[in-house]
Amino acid sequence: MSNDNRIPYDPRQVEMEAQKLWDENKIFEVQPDQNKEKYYCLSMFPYPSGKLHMGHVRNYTLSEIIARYHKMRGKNVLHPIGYDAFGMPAENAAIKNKTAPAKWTYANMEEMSAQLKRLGFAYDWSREIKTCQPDYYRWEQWLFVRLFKEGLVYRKDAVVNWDPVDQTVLANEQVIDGKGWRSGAEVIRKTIPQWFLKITDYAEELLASLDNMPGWPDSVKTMQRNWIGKSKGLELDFEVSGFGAVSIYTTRPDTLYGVSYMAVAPEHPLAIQAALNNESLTAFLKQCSKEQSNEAAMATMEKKGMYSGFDAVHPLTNQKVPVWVANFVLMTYGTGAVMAVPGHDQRDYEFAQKYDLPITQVIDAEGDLSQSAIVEKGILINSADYDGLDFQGAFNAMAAHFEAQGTGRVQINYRLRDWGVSRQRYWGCPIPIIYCDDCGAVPVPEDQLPVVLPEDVAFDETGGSPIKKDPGFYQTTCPKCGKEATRETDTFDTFMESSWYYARYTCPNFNEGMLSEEADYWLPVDQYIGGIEHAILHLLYARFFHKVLRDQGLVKSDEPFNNLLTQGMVLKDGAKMSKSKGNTVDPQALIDRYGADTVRLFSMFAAPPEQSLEWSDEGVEGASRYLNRLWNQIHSFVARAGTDILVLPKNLNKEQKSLRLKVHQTIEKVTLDIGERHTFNTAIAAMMELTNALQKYNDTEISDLAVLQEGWQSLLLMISPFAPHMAQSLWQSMGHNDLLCEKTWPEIDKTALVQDEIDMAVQVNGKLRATITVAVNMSQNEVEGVALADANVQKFIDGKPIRKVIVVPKKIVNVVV
RNA sequence: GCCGGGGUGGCGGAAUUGGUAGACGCGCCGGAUUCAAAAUCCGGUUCCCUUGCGGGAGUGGGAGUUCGAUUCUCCCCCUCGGCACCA
Repeated sequence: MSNDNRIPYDPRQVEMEAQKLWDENKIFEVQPDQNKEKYYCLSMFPYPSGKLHMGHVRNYTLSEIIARYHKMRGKNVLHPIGYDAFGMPAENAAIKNKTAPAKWTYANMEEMSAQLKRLGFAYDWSREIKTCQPDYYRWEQWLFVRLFKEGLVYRKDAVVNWDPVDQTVLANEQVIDGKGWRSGAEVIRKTIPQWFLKITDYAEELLASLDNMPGWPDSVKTMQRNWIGKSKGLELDFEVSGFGAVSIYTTRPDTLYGVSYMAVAPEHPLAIQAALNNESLTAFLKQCSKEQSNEAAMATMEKKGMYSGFDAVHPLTNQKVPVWVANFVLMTYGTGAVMAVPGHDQRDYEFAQKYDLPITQVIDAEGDLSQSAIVEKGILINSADYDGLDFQGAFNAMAAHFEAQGTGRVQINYRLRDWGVSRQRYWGCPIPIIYCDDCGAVPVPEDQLPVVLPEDVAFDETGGSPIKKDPGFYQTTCPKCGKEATRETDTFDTFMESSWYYARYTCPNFNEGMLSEEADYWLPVDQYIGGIEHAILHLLYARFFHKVLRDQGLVKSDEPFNNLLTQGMVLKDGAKMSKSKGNTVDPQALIDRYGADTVRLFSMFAAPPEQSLEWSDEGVEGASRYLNRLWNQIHSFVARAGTDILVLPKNLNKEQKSLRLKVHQTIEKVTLDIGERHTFNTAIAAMMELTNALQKYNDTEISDLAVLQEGWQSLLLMISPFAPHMAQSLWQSMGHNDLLCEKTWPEIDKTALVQDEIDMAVQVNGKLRATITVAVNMSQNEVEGVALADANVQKFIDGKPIRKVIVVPKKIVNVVV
């Protein structure tokens, strides 16, 4: 193997040439083709935060490999890209740099597109979407108006974080330890009217469909099921003297005799009425309003409460039950009021102990009430007529009793809440509503859409939305009566844009409607890839939108994403890489130094896609070294073998057979790893092993070269999704003039996989003592004989009686003595 | 707190259906090549004992099922993601 006259590997040159070839041939631009099987491969589109970070590179390389692989399998592959361009960081940058959010966003998109192109990703750029453009978001407004008319949209009061100094609404992320991140002022809960989408109307279908989605990871489906949180319980009215009936919701009516108090949320009407003549309760409610309202804070904060002064009547015993106001009761779940059973609910138990409320046992189950609540279900005790019933029996009997009385009913509840889509921010899609003193909230008529967001704006220090202070934007006339009216100045949650972009990619330039007929050719997405952090919100909203689009007659399928691959986070110093944490790794420096192919290869080799990846710069070197070696090996092979196509000899010798076995075993493994398992790290490892085998092979005659040529060519085909530029260049060096990415995936030759002999492990009492080589067709008895004949095996049997011999064909023999 | 992941050599990871733990790569050690270096090539590399042959231990911790457990069950610890206005 001569290494003289080596052609040096120059990634920059090789990559430029390959990209030029692809561009000239427009090979990644696709149109519907009824004669080909379609394949829609999609990565979650990026927020244009500045430059690409390693999480992006990982995500896009994943979809890239899957897209190129399926193209080589003969499918019509759609692989689009775009930007989730609205969002808060643009406003922060605007305040910091005194530029308009639009300008900053467009500059970022330009920079990131250049980086994506430099990485050689096989996108159909003609379908690029930027969600901040009116020709995209107008259809979102259009859909909202449609849903408004159908009653799927409503307005109600909801809580926001209010910064009393900056006089502005803060995102949860902008509240740090209960204080505004800019002003440092103590943030308070404030209630303002906001728009909601009735996702709860679809709760049942969103839940039920999960049973029919085999292409999604179980973990994500479980998270979504738990998030939707369907439960069956009883809604019961407790009569409160001086107030009226208060409804509670419980999934454990069997514990009703154990109720020793009730608890209502601080925002509950009873709490508000009770506070009218009660100074300390007023102070308590005020204190509660300063507590963070997010669920994690609610769950971990100190449980506090105060007696409201009201008492309810127990619906079965007619005894007085005190009503407490408690900071841990959620106004947004159930009825905002709960019955408390300290004997059988741990949170109620701790609260009762703290405030010295009675704890009684009404369920007979394992546990010690002096230590903790007994939460297991069991037989009812101390429950009068209901004693002796089990959970289901008690549930049914109680339900029948209260339904007959008209004071209770069986109720299916969901933890899922309707989707609040109003944001009091500037850089988002304007909500197409006009407020008229006479006509109320009126949707903007279709022919007046889009409501365009003015882009030339300036921010002041407080971060308040410029359009809220811009009469040119909000002053308008009522579409119904023509009177002076005011435009809605809130914008949509950016999850709105990301809930349907996958569908718009199928017809991004369609001007006559939201989606064209092309949508049903491409949809649903065959493979969706993105961060696990989106397991619930984005993926649930997108599923909801798809069902809404279906019910609007815009798509025919029920679900948007057939297969989901959730990639793990790219971590740096143990935490999610994000601009706000300042722990990002800039892939550009790596591309400049090693080339795109190395960066792509390494990002796939470092870890399996679903696992989080702790980034380290070491190891990139290894990927680069591997590609260099491949480059040198193939050039050296061509120097020896030429570029003519060599014909495999009919009769292979032992070494040739063994090499072909390796080649076809690798094709089998890589095909499985890419196509089925999505374990690209092991696919690369297998290709490296094959490279080692081909490199070590000592060729002495022309037939050797034929076997090697088959091996190298197969390897180039298999590595081309990972390192497409180098693969293209080497493909040409091997004598081909065509585009490698349009070739078909290598075929497995089953005859090459046939083996005569295999290695088996021999254990004595479960410990490895020998390995033996046996003929494939040897019987179990013969294998046992060979195993027992081994000297080291005999040494450990040591004359002891053999109790049992287990032979697992082609794997292992275990001798038990 | 609740829901869902993860924990394997010095490091990233492999072991696909309960069957040889550590593939592949990084790093490190030794050698070849070189005036020298880089690059490249060859060999070694879980830990402990042993010149070697070989032996013992070992997959976060503890228990269990099994001829056999990284893999299954139970308990615990650590860690990451999500928790509805970050995207």
